[in-house]
Parts: sequence; structure tokens; C-alpha cells
Amino acid sequence: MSDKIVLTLPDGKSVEHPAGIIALDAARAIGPKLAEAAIAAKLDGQFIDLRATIPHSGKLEIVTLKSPDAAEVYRHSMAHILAEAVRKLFPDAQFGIGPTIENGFYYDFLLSRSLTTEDLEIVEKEMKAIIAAKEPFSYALLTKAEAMETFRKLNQPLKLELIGEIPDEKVSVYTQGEFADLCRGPHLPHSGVIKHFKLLSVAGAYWRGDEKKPMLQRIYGTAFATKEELDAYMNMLEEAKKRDHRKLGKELDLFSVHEEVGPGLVFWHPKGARIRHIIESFWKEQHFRNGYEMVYTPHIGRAWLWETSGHLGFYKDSMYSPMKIDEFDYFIKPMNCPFHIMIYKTQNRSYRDLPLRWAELGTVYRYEKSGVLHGLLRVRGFTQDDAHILCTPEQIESEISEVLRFSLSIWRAFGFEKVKAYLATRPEKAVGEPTRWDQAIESLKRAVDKEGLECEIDEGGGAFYGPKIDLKIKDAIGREWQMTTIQFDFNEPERFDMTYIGADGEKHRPYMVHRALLGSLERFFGVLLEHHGGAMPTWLAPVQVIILPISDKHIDYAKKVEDGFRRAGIRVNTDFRSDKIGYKIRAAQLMKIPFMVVLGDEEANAGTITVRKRSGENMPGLSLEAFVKGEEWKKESC
RNA sequence: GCCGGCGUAGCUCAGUGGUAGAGCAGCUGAUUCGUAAUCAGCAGGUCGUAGGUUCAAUCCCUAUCGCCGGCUCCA
Repeated sequence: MSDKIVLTLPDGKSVEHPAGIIALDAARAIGPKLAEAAIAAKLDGQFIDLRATIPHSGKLEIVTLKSPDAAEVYRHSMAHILAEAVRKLFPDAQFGIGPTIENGFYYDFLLSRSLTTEDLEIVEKEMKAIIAAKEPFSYALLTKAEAMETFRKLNQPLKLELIGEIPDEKVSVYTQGEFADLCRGPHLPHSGVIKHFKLLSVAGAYWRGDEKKPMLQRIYGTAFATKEELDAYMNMLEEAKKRDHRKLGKELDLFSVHEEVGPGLVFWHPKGARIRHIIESFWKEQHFRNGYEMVYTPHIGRAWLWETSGHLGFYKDSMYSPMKIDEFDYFIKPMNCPFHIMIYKTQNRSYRDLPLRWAELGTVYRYEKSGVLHGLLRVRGFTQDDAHILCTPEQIESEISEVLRFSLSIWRAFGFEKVKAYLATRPEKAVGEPTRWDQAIESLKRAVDKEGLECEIDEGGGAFYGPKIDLKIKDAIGREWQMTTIQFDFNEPERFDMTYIGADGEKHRPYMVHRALLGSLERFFGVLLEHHGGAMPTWLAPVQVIILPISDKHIDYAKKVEDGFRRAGIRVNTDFRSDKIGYKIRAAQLMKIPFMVVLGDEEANAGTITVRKRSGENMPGLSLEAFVKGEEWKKESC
């Protein structure tokens, strides 16, 4: 072992230090100010604690509060502060884990009683005291036996379980104040560095995420380096609440769900249905233009079909119980694919017939556990914008490329520009020849590259029957939603013995790709609503224009104008109530109607209209024709 | 499914061991008005459901259904 290590700094310079130097001293050697600002270090991209010895040569980076990685460090420390506070309030508490997550942190506890939201305030107060005390985080590297002894004394069986599973010889233990915790670190120098935090919620969570293990109580919180950032985050949460599609659905009279009928079953009201109709029409037109054919298939099918497809074997628990018809068991469909396969098998297919692209807005029903239902985002009956592509091995790459390209064009049309891909590869248990898997994964990768999409690879995350690409979109307030899925299927073509005759006159197995672009119409509608905050772009708005007569004197003129809009193919309503104009505007504004047309003496006399946009901006004295042909309308309505 | 919370009028919510209230929306009337709420009146609820405790339950207890926040799951 060498007695020196060489550290490369971010500016490219290399420095030499004696082996055994701690990160803080390495920082000090760079500059005393940096050492003061430092909260952690990174060696070759891995976090290490300032108090830890630098184990080997490599690229060294000093993390300060201004670093992009800083949040990970201080939120983790905040989780420890949370745990310390809980320990003070519940001396017999047992501690689970307390990691950082996107936008925050949590800690899991086993407590003698259930926490309430009132408890959060008490815990927060305790945390503030710990922050004010500026307790140093002390760092110790212990052997596993020593650590076991420590946590046995502290009566922390959950920690013992964790230590038992760590492969390393030594483990690090951090202590601040009265609280010691097994932890990889790194941590802040002391508990007073970050003051801007908020505890957000309490929830149950299985120990180690295993539903067979006991349920712990989890406290979620968030923390930021500055008050401004914390406020901005809290505002974002507020904004998300305002945009909640369940709330908007009620306010805008778009959809409902009824306990008497069944949870997770959606009723589309006229305005919601109108939006859905526009989405569906657009979707169908786009599919025809992009080389798809439509098919329609039944809602139920005999057990034979689901036995053959394998669904009864793999997903019986989430399929609705069969109904008996003429002595046969019929199941409500949880997927459309077996039906599309039946169509495929009505003929001998030639390689000349391929690719086949068959799309269907297919309504399926799946039994989802009661606790997972959520507005329109997780339901039991939903319509997939499904399609199946059947092609030869030679065609697969261009087909995948084409699906991706098509998908992105659809997302842009609906106003989503930020899309990210997630590629899931072969899991341990998988059907299908490995060469097919490899080819499929390669073509997925190349397609993603070709579209210049950012892509994360989920190694081993594919379904047993094939690899897949999922697309996540980012909404107006920065939240990601998983929507599109493009999945290979090596299972069903086999099970249904699908074939085509190749140029060689021999039978071959076609490739089968399932894809849903929007996912389900219900879920997509929910996301779309939240993205737009209910203020749908004009082309999707159920009511595009509302006519607001100033007084009853103007009703005749209003009717005339309404008729003009209707003949121009515009979705128009008139508010005939004898209320004041302010009242009508408020009502229209709350319904988020894109254009209000205010009609009074001025307009009736001149034969014009005054348009008030949803933004509040006014466009006075236009003719109806000029407005409908004008930029404003065009910009908003297509 | 699991943990915790919640369930009162169409909506948002107040309330109490002695069988219920407000605002908005709705309806009727008056008002005829120029850019986010005109005034008045009327009507509207077996307090999620089923048991139990009690002289008496919307309130306390139990079960159940649903919703909400998470966990697990999501072909």
C-alpha cells in the first residue's frame, strides 16, 4: 500500500496527500474558506463524510450548500434530526430507516401509539430546538460487532437487522445529541446548518417495503437551504392541490364516481365526455394517418382465451370473476391483446401482410386493490388507447422508431414537450429466446437514441414476456407522469402459435409489440386536467365561447351572435340569466371558458362583438368573422 | 390488501348526548345593470350504512362501505 494518495480536483489539478488524510483536511488544503463552507465530499462521484479518511486516490469534489448535491446531504441530516426529536418524545421508539427522497426525506418508526397530524407540530418544535442547539454530528467507524453491541444496548432490533445484512467489515455510526444511528452518511457538521424545513405528513409503511413485515409509521418532511426555496416548494404543493383533477372534475362538472355503482368506475358527464370525444377523434385520425387500422373487439371472452393467453395463470387475482353463460365461464377482459390475436389468426398471414398495426380504444376491467384507487389515475374500468404491432424481425427496428416518433408527436399536440424514456431489460425469470430479447433491447435503444430522448435504463426491470420502453412526461408544475408504454411480447405469439409465411415459404413467428400512447383515457384525462389546471386549450374546451348579454335588451342580438358562432362550428353557450355582467363573467371565469363575448348597446348598434379572454384581456369592437378568422382564435384553437 | 385520518344539504364547511345550521349553487320575484358575486323570499338533510350502549345517538362503542394521505401492487 502506498503512503500517498493523489486527488484530482474539479479544476483538473492534482494534489498529493499522505494516505489516511480526512476529507476535511483535503478541503482545507484547497482553501480555508472552502473547508468552512464544506458539508461533505465526493470521491469519484461517491459521497464521503468530511470526517472520514479518503480511502484511495481519485477525483475529489467538495460539496457545499451551493452544490447541486447538497440537498441530499442536508435532507439526510434532517431525517436524523427528525429521529432525534421523535426519540425525545417517544423514548421507547424503535428506528427503521430515514433516507432522502426526491424533494424531501422521511423516517420510519415503530411507536407505542399512532401519530396524528397534531404530533407533527410537536415534533417540529422539538426539531427546532435541536437545530438551535447546533449539535455536532460525530462520526465513528465501528466493526460490525461493536455496532451490534451499541444498538443492542439502545434496544434497536431493526438496526441490528440492517447491520446483519451489510457486507462491509466496518460500519459508520453517526451521533448527534442523544441520538446515534447506523448510517452511511455523509452528514452536516452540526444540526444547525439548515433551518428551513417542514414536516408534511404521517403514513404507514411496511418495514423494508415488505407487506409481510410489520407496518411502521413514517413521517415525511422536506428541507431547503433557503426560506425562498422552501416557500416555493410549499407553493408548488398548494398549486398541485388546486389542480387536483378530482377537485376540478367536480367544479367543472366533468366526471363522477359513485359508491353505489362501484369504486373506480368512472361516469363521464357531458362536458367531460365532450373533451374525451375530441381526444378520441384526434387520436383516431392520427392513427389512420400513421398507418394504423382500427379494430373493435368484445368485452368478454371464454376462459379458453385467457387460459391460452396466460392471463388466468398470471393475473387471475386481478381479473373479475367469471360469469356463466351456457355452461361456459366468460371473463371480462383485462386486456385487448388476445382479441387482436384472434383476428390475426383468421387468416394465413404472409410476410407481405406485415407489419400489421391494429389499434383499439379498448375498455378493460381490472380488479385493483381498494387502497390503490385514486380519482381517474387509478381505476377499475378504463379505456386503453391500445394497439398491437405484428411484424417480421427485419421490420422491428423501424416499427419501434415509428412508434416512438408518433408518440412524441401526440405528446406535443397535447402540450407536453418534456418527455423522458425508461428502458426496462430482461428480468431473471423470462420467456422467449435470449437472442430475441437482445435484438429487441437493441432496437429499443437505437430508437430512443434516434429521437434524442433522455433515457434511463432499468436493468432487469422488464416484464417476464418482454422488454419495454416507458415514457414519462413532465407537466406544467414539473411533476413526472408515466404514460406511454411500448412492450415487446415473446409470450403470446408463442402461446397462440401465431405464424406468418416468410419469403422462404416457411412458417415464422412474428414479433408482437403492445403499445399504449396515452395509457388509459381516464388517466390521461386526469393528467391533462392537472397539467392545464382545468383551463383546457380551446381546441379541447367543452365550451369554447360563452355569450354574455349585458341586459335582457340584448338577448335577441346575443341569439344572433350565438347562431353565428354555432354555424362556424364553434362550441358556444349563452348566459341568459338576468344577472349583472360582473356576475356572468365571474361564472364564466370559474368555468374556465376560453372566450367570453360581451354584448351590450355598443355591440348591438355597431353589429360587433367584444371578446374577453380567459386571461382578462379584452378585444373590443370586432366583427364575429374577424374574430373567428383572426390570430387569437387560431392560436388558441388548434 | 395494510397503517392512519375523514364521512353533516348539489358544493364548501360549522355544530351538539335532548333527532341540525351557514355561505355558495338551485327555484320564485324584484332589478336591466359594461368586465370576478344586485336584493328579497322559498326550497333543500332518515348527519355514509348496519348493529350496540342509553330514557334519549348525528355525537359514545363495534362492524361495514366509501373517500383522503401513504405502503405494497400496477399485465
